[in-house]
Amino acid sequence: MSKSSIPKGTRDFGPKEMVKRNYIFDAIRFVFQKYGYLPIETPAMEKTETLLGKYGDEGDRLIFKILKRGASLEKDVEKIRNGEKATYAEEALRYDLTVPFARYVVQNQNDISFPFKRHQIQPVWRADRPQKGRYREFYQCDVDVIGSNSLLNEVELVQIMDEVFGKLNISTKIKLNNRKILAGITEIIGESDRMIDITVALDKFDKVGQDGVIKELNEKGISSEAIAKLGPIFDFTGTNESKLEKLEALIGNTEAGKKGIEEIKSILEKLSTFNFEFSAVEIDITLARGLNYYTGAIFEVVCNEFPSSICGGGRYDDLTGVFGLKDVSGVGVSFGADRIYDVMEDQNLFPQNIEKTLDVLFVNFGEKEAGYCLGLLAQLRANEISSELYPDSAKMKKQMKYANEKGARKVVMIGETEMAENKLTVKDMETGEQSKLTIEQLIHSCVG
RNA sequence: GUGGUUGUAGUUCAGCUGGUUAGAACGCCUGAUUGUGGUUCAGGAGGUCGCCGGUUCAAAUCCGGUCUUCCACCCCA
Repeated sequence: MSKSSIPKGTRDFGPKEMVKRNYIFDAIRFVFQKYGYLPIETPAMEKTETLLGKYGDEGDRLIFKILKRGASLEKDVEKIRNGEKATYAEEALRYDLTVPFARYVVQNQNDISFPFKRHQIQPVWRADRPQKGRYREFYQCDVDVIGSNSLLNEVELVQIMDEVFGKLNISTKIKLNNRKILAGITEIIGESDRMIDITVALDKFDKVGQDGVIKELNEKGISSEAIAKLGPIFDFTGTNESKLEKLEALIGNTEAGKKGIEEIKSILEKLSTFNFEFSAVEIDITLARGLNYYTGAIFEVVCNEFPSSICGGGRYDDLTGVFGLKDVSGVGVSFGADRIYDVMEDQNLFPQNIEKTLDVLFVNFGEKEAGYCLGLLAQLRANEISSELYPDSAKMKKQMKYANEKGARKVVMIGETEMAENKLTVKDMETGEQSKLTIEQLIHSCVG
């Protein structure tokens, strides 16, 4: 057992994992860029005040805070004993990418032309207890557009979600809801000011069922009359169209509800002109999402047999407001790369040969032979063929084994005979077949 | 933050109610094969039993603490 270790909920990634992780990042980044979203990065840490109060009480608790230089827990404890205020950590690790993005937008508003479409792929940290699909350090891949109220943005985000998961071959369900619908629901049951409590409880419907939700609402002090009026909500099956009809009847006469229904309708209408091969887009009126800053559409992507969502997001009308920039609405979603990785690992969705990153390995037979290989190696690399020469003239068996474990597709052997003939002995590691080729033939066989 | 769970060779695990030199499989190394891997055969190396403390003549085994793993709740990518 090694004595050294890494913090709870964090992981090292070896070459085998990184190849797969990069496969995911590449696919996501490719789609983001194709839709015109530009990359940005922000610091791992933000000022604590930037982060606090944006994610609700629970979120605040989960933010990793960094103690001020010179400050210590002991000193804080001492201060509290003396009746003074504790020294707050001035900095904290970012909890997500959306709030830092809002801060970035406000801070750089003069240099940004709106609407601003950005993507951002960086780690975030949460002081959570690890469990399945849950880490304390994990990557989010965000796409957001800020400075546009158009629902075309929502439509585009759904396309992006479908395209990413299509590329990765993950079959998913994209759940769609709208905070305005939730507002409409709380309005008709007469509990408008309890929206967060109600929606958080409602969000658990999938997991705990109707009784569980009612129990939680009771515990939170929602009146029985109000809960009784929620009845129709628990029976919301059928097609998107029929759900919309039911909603119309239920909350169509509230201002917020009406608006929410219109928005969802408009999004679905535009989406209906596209084919969705991998994802089903489905209205789910119990979808709430915990983050407080959402105001319109909300999204969540789930996939079978995985306990938590692998992507989520929504529209926030005034996130920049708290940083001093009013009336700028944004919408975006975040892909959870680590969960996507877990899903793909569970369901065996990574391509077969993903770990075979080396095309050609040259066996090293000695100084003279190795020197002869260098020129050939350069030619392969000039043709974008990944290749290497074994650095030591070790035993053939050791070199072959190295090639095998590294997943090399071909092994090239050049000894005295080959040098004299000006040919290469090429062994195909998959079939075991061996043939004598010229360098041109080898290049051709690798590229083709 | 609450509740539960795990920790023995590089890895996955076995080790009965505490009792001598702690085992297996796979992996690793060496050789059969001095220009051939993935198959076969023969041999070999490798463990302060997570860490600290306690009970005992005696602890991998019992007890306490601590760290870690995994799982559920809360919440979330």
